[in-house]
Amino acid sequence: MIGSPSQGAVDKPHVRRLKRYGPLLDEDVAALEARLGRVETYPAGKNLELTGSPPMFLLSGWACLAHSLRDGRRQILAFLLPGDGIGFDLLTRSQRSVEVLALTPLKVRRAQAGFAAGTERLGRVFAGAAAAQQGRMIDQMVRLGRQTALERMAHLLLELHSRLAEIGEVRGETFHLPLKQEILADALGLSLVHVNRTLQQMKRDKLIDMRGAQVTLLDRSALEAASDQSS
Amino acid sequence: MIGSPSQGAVDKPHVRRLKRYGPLLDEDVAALEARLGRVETYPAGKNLELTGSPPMFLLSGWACLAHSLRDGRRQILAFLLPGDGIGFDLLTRSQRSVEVLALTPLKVRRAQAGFAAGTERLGRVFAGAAAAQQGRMIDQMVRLGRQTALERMAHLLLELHSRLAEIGEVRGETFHLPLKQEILADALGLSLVHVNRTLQQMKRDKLIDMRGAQVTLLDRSALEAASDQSS
DNA sequence: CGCATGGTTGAGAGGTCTCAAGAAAGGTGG
DNA sequence: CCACCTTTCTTGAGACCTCTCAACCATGCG
Repeated sequence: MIGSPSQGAVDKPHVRRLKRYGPLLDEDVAALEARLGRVETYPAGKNLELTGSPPMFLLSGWACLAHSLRDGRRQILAFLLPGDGIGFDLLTRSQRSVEVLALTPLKVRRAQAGFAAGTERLGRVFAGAAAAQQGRMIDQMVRLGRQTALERMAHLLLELHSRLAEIGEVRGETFHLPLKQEILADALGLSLVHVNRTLQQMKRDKLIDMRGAQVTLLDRSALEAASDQSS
Repeated sequence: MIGSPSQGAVDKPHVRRLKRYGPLLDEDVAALEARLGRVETYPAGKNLELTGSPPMFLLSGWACLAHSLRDGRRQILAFLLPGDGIGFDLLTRSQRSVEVLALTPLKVRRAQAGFAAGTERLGRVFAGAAAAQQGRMIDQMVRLGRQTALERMAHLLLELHSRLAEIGEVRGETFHLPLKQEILADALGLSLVHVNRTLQQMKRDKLIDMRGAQVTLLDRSALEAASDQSS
């Protein structure tokens, strides 16, 4: 439908995502592509190495950043979706013991060692992407610190829907959520059991529908009211 | 004692803090100073404007970044201590409704409009400071999502002691904590009442001592064991 | 002295957790 | 195509951590 002669019918997910944060000309896209290596794949459950390795773009699949405590408790800090950069900003390459975990099979493209943005427009767009990532971390802190289980879940589902919509991975209010309840629990600071009960309740209350990994937001206004956040 | 001929006996707090993240020559310090305006002061409780205004250094006093929900719940995202930059990184100037709140009377120095790091060494040091800030945000997420009240408090007190030690504001294990329990509550995702009880218990257990706003870490190894975080 | 602010304490409610057991779903080999 | 095993989800019951409400105490200040 929307003709985009130079890049084929649809941009690749990382390009599509980056364009949310500012205009990119074909030359910018070309400069970026030239700096990226070939596609690598990882299986679900794989722990990606970040320290010392160049940054990369996530082409397909879901990953997360997580920090584990000695006794096994784990906190997921952020979800990484197709199109997201990994290791470009300070967050994802901080020296701390932050793991990058593949939640589904992944396709990534590593950048060259010594990667730099290249063009000025690319730099601005990268900064925008990093700022967006930071904003999501703020949302996460508010969820964890000041919201109830139902509010946290509602807010996270809305965030994921919105991010997936940016890369064309929603159908209306429906999207694929490839996360075990254990993962949701570690992201939301809840127990697995309580995540389950919270989802049950949201289904009973007709806020959402879940068939397998397909989630549908049935009552967006109620979800938004629940998730508050005033942002 | 330690002679530092070019800058007087002791560096200003922001210089001292920045030097934690890499070497700075006198010319770097001079370049930085040249870009900073004169000292401004704000009273405790004042809500500082960030949007659209240039970044600044906090010379003295404590501030915090916070996000409020519509119903009045508030989450404090980070504490800002003397020597910290405000608005240099993406975090502190994100477009979101993040407030900067003076917790004590403040002295700050604004940077010029269009501020840039200036020298390469300064740029590296600024990046290091931003990374440190991000690391603290990760700690905060882990606290909020996966730690108990006592663990959160222990971890925060250790963080504050360590940061204050960097700028010479500790005497051994003792430091000045100018925070109301209400503020601690909003930082730790707890109720004011529970913060009080948690502090009482830590005093009973001889983990800490508090006389007024003076806090002493009595049992560092127990505090570290409690705060876990394995980082 | 009286008020305002911040800290302390008690009691009961409620949200979330842990433990435990089953049910459902998905993959694999025969 | 089925039996079986593993993984994931679901549900119940009781414990526990933290919350809310409410009162009271301590301190500082005009």
